[in-house]
Amino acid sequence: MGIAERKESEKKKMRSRILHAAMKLFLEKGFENVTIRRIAERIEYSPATIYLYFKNKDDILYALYREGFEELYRRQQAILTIKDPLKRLRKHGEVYLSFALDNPEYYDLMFIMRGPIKKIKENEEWEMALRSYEFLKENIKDCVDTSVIRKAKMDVITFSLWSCIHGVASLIIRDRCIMFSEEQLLVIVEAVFDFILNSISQRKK
Amino acid sequence: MGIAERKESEKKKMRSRILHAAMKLFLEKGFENVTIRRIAERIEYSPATIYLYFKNKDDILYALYREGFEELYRRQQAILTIKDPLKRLRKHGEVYLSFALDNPEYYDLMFIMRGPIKKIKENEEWEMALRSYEFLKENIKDCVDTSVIRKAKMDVITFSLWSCIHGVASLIIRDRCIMFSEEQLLVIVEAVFDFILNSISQRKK
Amino acid sequence: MGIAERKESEKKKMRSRILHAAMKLFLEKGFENVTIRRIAERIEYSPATIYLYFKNKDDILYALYREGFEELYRRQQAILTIKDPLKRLRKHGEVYLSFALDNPEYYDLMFIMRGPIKKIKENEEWEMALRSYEFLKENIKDCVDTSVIRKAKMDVITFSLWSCIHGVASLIIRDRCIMFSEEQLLVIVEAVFDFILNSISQRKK
Amino acid sequence: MGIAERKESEKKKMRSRILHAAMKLFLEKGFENVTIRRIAERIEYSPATIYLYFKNKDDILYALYREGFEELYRRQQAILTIKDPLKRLRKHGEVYLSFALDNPEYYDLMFIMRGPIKKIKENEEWEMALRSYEFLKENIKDCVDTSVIRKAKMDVITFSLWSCIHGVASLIIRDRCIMFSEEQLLVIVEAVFDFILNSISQRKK
DNA sequence: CATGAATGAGAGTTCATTCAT
DNA sequence: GATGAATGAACTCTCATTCAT
Repeated sequence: MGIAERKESEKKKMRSRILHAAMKLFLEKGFENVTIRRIAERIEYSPATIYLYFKNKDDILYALYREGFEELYRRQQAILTIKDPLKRLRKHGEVYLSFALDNPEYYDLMFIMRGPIKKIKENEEWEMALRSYEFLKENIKDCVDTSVIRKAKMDVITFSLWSCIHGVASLIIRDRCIMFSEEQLLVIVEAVFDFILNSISQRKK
Repeated sequence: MGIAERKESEKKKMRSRILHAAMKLFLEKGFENVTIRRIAERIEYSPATIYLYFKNKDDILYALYREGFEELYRRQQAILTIKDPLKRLRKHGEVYLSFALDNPEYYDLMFIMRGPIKKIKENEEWEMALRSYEFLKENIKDCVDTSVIRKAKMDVITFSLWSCIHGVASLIIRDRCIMFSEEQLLVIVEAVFDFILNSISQRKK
Repeated sequence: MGIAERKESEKKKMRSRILHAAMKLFLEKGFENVTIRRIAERIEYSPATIYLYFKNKDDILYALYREGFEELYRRQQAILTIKDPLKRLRKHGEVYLSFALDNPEYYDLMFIMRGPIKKIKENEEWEMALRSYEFLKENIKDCVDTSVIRKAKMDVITFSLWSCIHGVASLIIRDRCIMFSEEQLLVIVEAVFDFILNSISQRKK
Repeated sequence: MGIAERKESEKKKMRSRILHAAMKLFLEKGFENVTIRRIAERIEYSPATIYLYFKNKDDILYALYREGFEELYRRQQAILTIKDPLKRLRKHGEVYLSFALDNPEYYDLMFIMRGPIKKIKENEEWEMALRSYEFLKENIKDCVDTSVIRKAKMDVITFSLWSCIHGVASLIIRDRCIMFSEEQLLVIVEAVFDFILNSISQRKK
């Protein structure tokens, strides 16, 4: 029993080592640099070994994709402690962006990269992405219900805010914010939050 | 001189033929299917010939990148005929999004893809991107100056709006709007425009 | 001793399970899809276990090869009940061809495939093939002795008839009878038997 | 013009060098030893070069397959000078067997190997095999028409004789004639010809 | 007895790029 | 100016086999 357990855990550890190596490669040079050979090199195993833990390359990407959404959702949950809907919404945005900037490779895989999406679409594995989207919508609903933000169709507001913050995240991750220095960027991002939330908010004014 | 000129112009023609072929491949088969050989096949020259007109593959991508920004800027100019700053801003957004959706491959190259950016950063070739950014900022400035939209630092508003619309464009282009059908999407995008502009607008309601 | 015996018999059982699985794979997916891993999967053991019972893959093929000859010989024996030598010879041919077409993979291994033969030649393990050949020769000898078929050197007649029927079998098994439909083929094969036996027969017509 | 011609001929030479190397590999170790890499090694070029002359590995096999049938047909034609139908038939057999034994790799590819047949079947490229078969049938028809051999349906006689000689060829090529030494074999094969032809012949007697 | 883990070797194929002509 | 010929380096993936446990 103890043995079986240890074996199990070692298997998991190895899988996660592979995933970790794959992620680092992503980070360093982007998608096309993630090759089975290079992953193998990184973890100092042979390429064939990888196939003991993953069916193929897509399988690795897909595992990372899932991991990413798990982590995002975990972080999203953290906001539930906040009672005030608008504050909660703001925190939601902060949490989302932190996730993106803390894990740019994951975010890239989840919301930017082309490759993996095809497979996922074929398998119709959308629940994870939808779960996060619905969670955001729920939060926004609370804001609308309590009249703290401007009224509009739920999906319109949700998609607006998601687009806005995804825009920020993806412009940063894909290095398109060349008009700002890194320090400036942080300040501006903060200010963007304020600007958008103030704009849609209806409180006092 | 007549000879030199003709040579020059022929060189240009050939370069543009290559770029055209490359872009068509992009559109038809996506990034990873744009290979030097395939471009050569399209224009009915040998692969080696390509190298007489472009240093390497990145060079081709970079030229397309520039072309993309030329076209975007050209489209942006079209809004100058509109006098009302807010209407002009709205049109600006529409023009930007149309460009993205009409030319998803260009847009991808310009604002999403990783590959080309490296070279561009090395060469510090930012003017084209900046020009478009500044043009947007100018438009927004008119709105702020005439008090039609909420006040804030120029870069904050500019980056906010750019992020928002880039978010919409890139989520669509990279196929992440799985929660909506294609028809729904069009309606929602329109509504997003309204929602955002109404939110930041200060005109008497 | 009882223990030793049981061990022995269990060893045999396992070997035969492996062989059985290997043969089924042969049948289902053809030679190149018989892999150690797949055999192991079938019997629900690990690949490494196979090597406790067989030295290597060739060893498995060789065992199947032997099994094939056992079965062929068993079938050949069945004709001994027939008294009339010519009828017996005809039955012999039918039995041989039935074996080939009922067990194309065995037949392939025994008389067509290249792989296993090398090992067998090295080990000079010919008795099984020879036994069947001699059995046929004996049958033919009866025909010659009783003057029911044309005289010639025993090995000449034997090799002639063997070649002829092996030709039929191997052309069918390796899919070279494209000039006939499957139904036609059955009829023609029957007619070939008649034609050849009538030709070599000397019985008053 | 001279240049274009030379280029053309050099291209052909290279193709034939590749085919030749492939054939030798076949001969030495059988089908599974023919790999692109090994062919490349043999001709002292890089693997990638092979792909300049052949689309893929199947293409090489298919070219060899065609070459084989061309050569066989060429040899078959040589018998047309013989007037006497029975002598011509005998020569036909000799020519067929010589082809098989002079070019065992070709023969193997054409009439024994499994791999290439699939592709050929898909493309329904049977004409070449049929042409040779029909040629034999024509020869046999002459024998039947002139009553020099026993009557039977044309396809039955043709398939009988083809099977018989293919049996001989394939048993030799695939090394199943272990009961005879090499010298014995030659004598016996000759005698098999006599035996079969005498059997089906109706002349005098 | 059984196996999980590992691997070296190798498969077919594609690519951007170079260079002599 | 144009190219045919060539290649090194890389890709994903599979296989038979070994060995410590």
